[in-house]
Amino acid sequence: MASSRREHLVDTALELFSREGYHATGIDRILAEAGVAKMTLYNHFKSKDELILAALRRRDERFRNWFMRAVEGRAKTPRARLLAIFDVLQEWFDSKEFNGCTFINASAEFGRPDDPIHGACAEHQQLVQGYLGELAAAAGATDPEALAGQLMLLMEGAIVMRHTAGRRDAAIKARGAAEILVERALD
Amino acid sequence: MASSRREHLVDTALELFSREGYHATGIDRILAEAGVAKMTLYNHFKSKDELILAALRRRDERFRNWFMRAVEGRAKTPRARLLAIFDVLQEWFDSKEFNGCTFINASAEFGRPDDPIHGACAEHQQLVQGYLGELAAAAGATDPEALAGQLMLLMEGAIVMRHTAGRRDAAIKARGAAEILVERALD
DNA sequence: CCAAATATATACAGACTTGTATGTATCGAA
DNA sequence: TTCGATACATACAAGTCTGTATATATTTGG
Repeated sequence: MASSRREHLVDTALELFSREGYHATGIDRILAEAGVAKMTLYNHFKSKDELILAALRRRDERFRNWFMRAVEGRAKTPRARLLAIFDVLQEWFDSKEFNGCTFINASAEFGRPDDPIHGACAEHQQLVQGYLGELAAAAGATDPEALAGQLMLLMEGAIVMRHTAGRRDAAIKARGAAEILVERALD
Repeated sequence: MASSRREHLVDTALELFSREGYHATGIDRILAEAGVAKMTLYNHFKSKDELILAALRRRDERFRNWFMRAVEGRAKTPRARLLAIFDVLQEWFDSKEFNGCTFINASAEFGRPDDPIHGACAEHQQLVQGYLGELAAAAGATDPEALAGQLMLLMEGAIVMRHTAGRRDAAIKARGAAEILVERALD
């Protein structure tokens, strides 16, 4: 398969970047873990930054896919889905491979707003908030974007409180706040 | 002065770590910027990690001091102070030297929960939330810790939305959500 | 004023970084 | 089965990293 190695390389890189960080993970480590030669990497990507970007794109695609399916599988009405968000988040937090948000972490290491890597992180957040906006609109919110923005604040806040502060119940607490905000927004 | 160089070293390190990141900032860069010899650093700190810890301690002290004073200078009643939090946050976001939260960023690079650096970040969050709890109690909340937890979620969420997603009005939006939560918690 | 503590500059060790160069082997399709 | 693309291993360049060693200079306290 032509691009099978490329895929495997991106997967391995994503895994290591998420666990160990971006600067802390060297190219050689990724290659050893993936069992791929260095020239194969530089044949597919022109630099480490390009590999990071590919890993972030994959993470974005996978995460949003998983997230949307999980939310929609867990609750049927649009309103219930606005709250199910936080049950799904909590499930993520409880999983063994939780290492914080890939994008929050990446934008911490690549802090300049004009860095393409930082831009990819902003784009991801935009897409997630867009999804929340769709849910809010389906639930009949008068100002779907405003509600989505509020829920987004709670989501990101929960991720930080789980990862940085180690609060295991961060998403449950966020759900409590979301219930109040959703109730207020839907009347 | 005995510890004047140490202080200057920590200040310079904090500045560079905040702007450029922790792994991305080399010891030599800090020394050059501070105008200090390498042996002076290793006389005061036994490793780079120790210097990072010292920088985080200084940042925690300075930030909480500034934050509490700013909140209390901006509003007089406990209830108003619970909302003034977000005005102060917005002021921070608008400042030129905003590079995200030092502690969120550090815990992104030092992701293992048992890492002392990660621990220092968790401690900082705990102290900030403690302050919010005091404000909530003074405002007469029936469950001050619960309200503090909710406001903390909005605070951290706002920081992420400002830094990672580039939302310049993140704190203003968070204030809107906080108004609803505070109103609900104080009756 | 002298002695002890502290800071200095320079050099270095040893490991690590990204990216390139080179020659060999493997694999898929014509 | 032969040709071309792709992947391989190895070596290397040129620079970075943290931390140590050494010898000289400066500052500070008694």
